Formats: sequence, structure tokens, C-alpha cells
Amino acid sequence: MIRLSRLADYGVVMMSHIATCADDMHTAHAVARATRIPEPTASKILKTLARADLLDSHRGANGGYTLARQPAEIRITEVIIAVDGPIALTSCLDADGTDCSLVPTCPTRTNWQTINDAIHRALDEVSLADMMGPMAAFIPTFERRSQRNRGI
Amino acid sequence: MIRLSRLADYGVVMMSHIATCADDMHTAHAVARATRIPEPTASKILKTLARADLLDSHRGANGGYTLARQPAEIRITEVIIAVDGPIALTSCLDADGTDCSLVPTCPTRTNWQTINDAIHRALDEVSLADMMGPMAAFIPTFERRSQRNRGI
DNA sequence: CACAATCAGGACCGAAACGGTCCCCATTAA
DNA sequence: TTAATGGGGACCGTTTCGGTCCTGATTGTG
Repeated sequence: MIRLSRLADYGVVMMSHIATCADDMHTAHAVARATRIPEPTASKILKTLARADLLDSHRGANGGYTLARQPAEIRITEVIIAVDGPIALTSCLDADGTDCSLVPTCPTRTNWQTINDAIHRALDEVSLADMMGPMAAFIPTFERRSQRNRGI
Repeated sequence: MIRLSRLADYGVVMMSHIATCADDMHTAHAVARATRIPEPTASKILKTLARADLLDSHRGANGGYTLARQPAEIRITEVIIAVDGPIALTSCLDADGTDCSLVPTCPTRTNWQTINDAIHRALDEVSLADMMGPMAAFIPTFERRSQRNRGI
């Protein structure tokens, strides 16, 4: 149903990886190899994350990326928004509202904001640190994932 | 960021519309006209919703669709899943797990289930009846929508 | 100082998904 | 019998997404 783009997934994966060795410098090459994400793509996403102030970038030899904040201070939503952009939940107001302004019944149509708020509230509670929690708790999770029960 | 397909949006819109005159019979043609959704597309989605037992379909002359349950008994998630399918939040296990099984580090990679659960919990609280709530409460919502603050 | 390692920022491209249309069949009321 | 209707696909063009590549800009190192 609701879907996260693969790039956003990659973003979270890489952020998680960097967070496990916070304080260390991570080159795009190293992160790509560790996460098995194709290097050009990984590099592209890392740049995006740096532009969003979620990573600090260091140029030159011995350069690389470091976390801009502590893992607990980085919300998953920030990562996702950085990569995918704050794209609307519905397509109703995608570009410039032309769709909606043509449809005076639009405000009556749906109350997507209710849903937006609900999801936003839920996601705001998840930090990068939460994504690296103790493995033990994740084993049943992993089994469920293997059965592809991953729709929201 | 997280995005709902336009078809799923349409689905909710049409379900909401039908719910406002529950008990009435609604033809695909009428629903399409009322919601301004292109008729073939509307028809296609209605069929899908009927197959998912969210609508009852009645063939023949004077046929149409009716709500299968009361609006309060229909969760938004059901509508979305019916239209878009229970597609995974992440692309990690899309097809047959090939991606993930190749990556033994996968369970460590991320804890998407946490997010899945959070969103699922949030969405389960929203019923079709909630989407048709009193307009007054929605006016600020609408204004915000007009400013395109609709990302989650 | 020259060089090599990195990141920065686009341009570009192919494939897949998405939204949309159309067609023909089955069903049923008038 | 006929005219509404839904049922179920097949099909197709566009857009978006994921991915690659190239050309700088920056900076540590020998």
C-alpha cells in the first residue's frame, strides 16, 4: 500500500550503518561496500543527506561523512524527507493545486490531513537509534519479514 | 516522502462519496461524475473495491454499488490495501526475498518493522466515517493543504 | 608543488510502474 | 428481448525511479 522509495530505504540503511560507528569517518566507497548498495547511487544519496544537514561531509583526502547529530537526535522522517522530498501523501495537490482548485468539492472529498497527522505522529517517535536497537527483539520481526508481511 | 498512489486516493474519495449516501445504490457512472474521476478509472477501482468486499456490487439494470459495511466499520487501510495491494514499505523483500537472502546483514540493517507497526497503528484508528467528519474542523486543514503542506 | 583521494553537482538514460482507456462478456430489471 | 450495469482483462503512453557517468572543487600527503 503505502510505499517508501528504494532510495529512502537506502538512505536509512546507510544512516544506520554510519550510526553504528558514529564518530568514525565513512567514505562513500566504504558505506556502499558495507551496505551493498551500488556505489554511484550510495554516493548520490549521501550527498543528499549531507545537503540536508543529516551528515557532515569532509572533502579531500581522508575525507568522508560523519553523523551530524547523535543517532537519538535524528528522526527517521528527516532521513526519508531528505531523500524523497516532502512529497504529498495524495496526488491531489501535487504541482500547483490546479487539480484541486478545479474541484470545489475537494475539501469535502477527504480528510487526508487526519491521516497525515496520524502517520506523522507515529513516525516522529522513531529515531535512528531506534533502528539500531537490540537484535534479540528483532528476531520475530525478521521472521515476519521473511514471510513478506511488510505492508503497512 | 511516503506516498499514496493516486488510485488509492481515488478509492478513498469514492468510498467517502458513497458513504455520504449510504444505503443508496451508486452506479460507476454517477460516482465518477460526482467525484470528477475519469469514468473508466473510477469503474476499475470500484470493481477492485467490490472484489475486496468493501462494496457490494449489483449487476444488471438499476445495478450499482453499495457499501458492504457501515462507514465506521471500514478502515482506511482496508481501502488503500485493496487498491494498491499490501506492497512492502521497503523494496528489500519485494519479489521473493532474493535481495535480502543475498545480504546476510539484512536483519541488522534496519528495523523497518518498528515503523511498519507505528504507521499501521496510526492508520488503523482512521475509519471511513472519520473521513467524512464535520467540515468545520477541516477548514484549517484545507488551508494547510492549499499551501501544499501535505507531506507526512 | 604536484598528486591523489574525496565530495559536489549535474546531465543523462533505460526500465518499470502507474494511470488511463478500451473491449467484450455476464447478469438482471423492465 | 433489450438496455443498463458490473466483471475481467488486454493494452498503451508517460512519468518517475533507480542508476550511471562526467566534470569540477577541495584538501591531505609525499
